[in-house]
Amino acid sequence: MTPRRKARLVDVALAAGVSPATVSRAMTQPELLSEETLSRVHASARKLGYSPNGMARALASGRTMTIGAIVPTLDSTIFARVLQSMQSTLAREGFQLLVASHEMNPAAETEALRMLIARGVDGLMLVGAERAREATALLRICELPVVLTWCGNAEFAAVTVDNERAGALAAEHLLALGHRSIGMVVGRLLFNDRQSGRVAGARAALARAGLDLQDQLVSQQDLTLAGGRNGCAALLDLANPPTAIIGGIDLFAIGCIQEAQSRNLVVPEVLSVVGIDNIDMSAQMMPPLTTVHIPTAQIGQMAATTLIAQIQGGIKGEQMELPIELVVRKSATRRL
Amino acid sequence: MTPRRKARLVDVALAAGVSPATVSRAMTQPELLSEETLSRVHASARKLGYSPNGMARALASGRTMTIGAIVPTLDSTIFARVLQSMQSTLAREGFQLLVASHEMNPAAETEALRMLIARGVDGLMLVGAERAREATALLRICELPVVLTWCGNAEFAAVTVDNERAGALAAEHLLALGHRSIGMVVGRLLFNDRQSGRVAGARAALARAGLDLQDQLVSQQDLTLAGGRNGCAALLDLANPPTAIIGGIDLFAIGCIQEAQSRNLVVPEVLSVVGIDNIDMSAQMMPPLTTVHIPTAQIGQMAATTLIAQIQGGIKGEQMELPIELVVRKSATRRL
DNA sequence: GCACATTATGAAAGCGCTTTCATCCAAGGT
DNA sequence: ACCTTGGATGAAAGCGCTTTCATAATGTGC
Repeated sequence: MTPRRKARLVDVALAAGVSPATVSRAMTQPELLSEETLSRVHASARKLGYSPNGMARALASGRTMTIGAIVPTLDSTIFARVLQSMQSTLAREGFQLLVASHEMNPAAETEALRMLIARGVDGLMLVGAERAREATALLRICELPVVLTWCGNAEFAAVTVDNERAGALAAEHLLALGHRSIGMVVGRLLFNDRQSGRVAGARAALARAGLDLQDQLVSQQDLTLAGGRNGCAALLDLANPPTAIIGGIDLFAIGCIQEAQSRNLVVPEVLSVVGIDNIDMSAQMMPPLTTVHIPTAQIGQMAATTLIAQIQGGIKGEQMELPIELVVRKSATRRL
Repeated sequence: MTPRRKARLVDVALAAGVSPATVSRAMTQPELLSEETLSRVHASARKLGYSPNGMARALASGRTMTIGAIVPTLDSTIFARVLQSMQSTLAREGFQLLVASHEMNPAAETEALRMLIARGVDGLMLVGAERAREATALLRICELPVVLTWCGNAEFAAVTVDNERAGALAAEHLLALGHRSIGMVVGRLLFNDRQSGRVAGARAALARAGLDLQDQLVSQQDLTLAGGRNGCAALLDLANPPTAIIGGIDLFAIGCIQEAQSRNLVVPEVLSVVGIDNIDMSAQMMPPLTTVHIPTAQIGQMAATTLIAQIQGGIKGEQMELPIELVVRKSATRRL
């Protein structure tokens, strides 16, 4: 007689001389049992090497202890960090993170969403408020706790940051330094409300100063370092190149600095650069990057906390906006 | 009469006038049904907005279509990228990625492993071959398809890279340039066989040249950019500072360059630096970083492929070593 | 026209757990 | 002594799907 492939709950029950219900309770609500029974069950469980079957548990209870997160891409410091901090916060409460990425494709996001819901996640974290109509419909129908990040809307809980303000902060800093010709290198604006917001904020700030952010001064690029360099190159090659550039993400700003330096243009004297995000690398650059700090890790942590509260407390998730601030370093200076 | 919270398989069956078994087959093995029945089922399913319950499916079939991955940390270009490429490869076959991170803590890894197994993943991806005895025992017992990455061992399938050789390649390059005093900045060696291997390889290469890699020339740091700077600082502050430094990861090498530059030491003339990984940033540095290319994205892709083959083909996973190569750029030069 | 594949479908037994409801018993309250 | 209360446990009904196994219907070769 082979010792069954895997011990099940009934095996433990049999071994301990109690009913399956009791074993189940021992696992999830030990306070309901007498100490004596409890320890007997634990002993048998240990002896049999019992470990509960998550799927059966999920099916019977309707809870998977799993949170689904859909980010634009994993291959980005920003999202990696936010997931990292979510993950560690969730782990503390026994939740696991199921991640998916959509690579800036709304249809892929919708598909991922559908899969996560079918898999029975207990909650969802999404980036941004903008998405396919169908995806929003799914969110409404599934009635799962949801938290949007970076950008939100009134319908769902959200942990956001004022992207307009971030753009404005960057622009205002440059304006204060006397710059009048300011360019931006940003991600593709389609299906990316974070970047759109930052551009809008910068544009508004310029408008307040009586300036116009012309479209040709806004270069849309892939969210890579090379994108930053390309964008910078494009702006510098203009007939009237800007004297300062705002990177929609720090990575772009860093790319701009590198491109400028490779053209022997001194940053910040000849070209001032400001980023938005404040990633690790930014402080270490030569020159160190002036940027707008976005509390990325905190976004992840709060997103996780909010989700847990919604799941366990049954309370409606709230809107929460995290503060951002300009971090002045050395990559932007007074216009010569 | 409320229209049931959520359509189930039996609802579709009823609506289509067929048995539940038929609906089930329509979802998973359509080739078994007549076209007519199939379309009738599909119609009803669409009308009811039916979407199968993943947990029930998993419980009944024993397959979750989910792969678990445990990485040291998500907050690293390297692992983020490997997960990204795994994720997209897996998605093509309908698998999802469940990620966990252990933050360089063997106990945390074991715990994550336990959870993933309990959750019923269909396969596991782990980093490195070194882990808690208990974790290895779990892997053996669960009999799940497993793939190790970066470093492997004979027991499990693996997609590896020759870390010793990577270290050797970096060291040999510097030796060939005439350097005789070479330092290293590496991650904590405990529970990190990738870094250990790279140090061992470099040490062996130096030994072959009749040189000794003294422990004081190997600075262990946290895997951050700041770690790289600190390590560099520590080495440069030595009584006899090295003329060249190998970064155990590119991030360290970049940190070294930044630290050197902030001390007005010209790289590569005064200090040569070589990295290992070849991350995006490396090519964009000033000077561009000479490094050993590790095919990160490919590791992820192969890991996913191997896992899928094990799961679907039932074949035993194989060992596979991906080629690496030195990429000579401008951060290392002949010793003055 | 008959035995025999072959194909399309259904019936029903689970998968391993949770959870409601019922039961039993000891301890109080009157 | 009798009823009530509440704590500890058990019985049993699912959770929603997959998957054998059986059956009916159709076609095939002789």
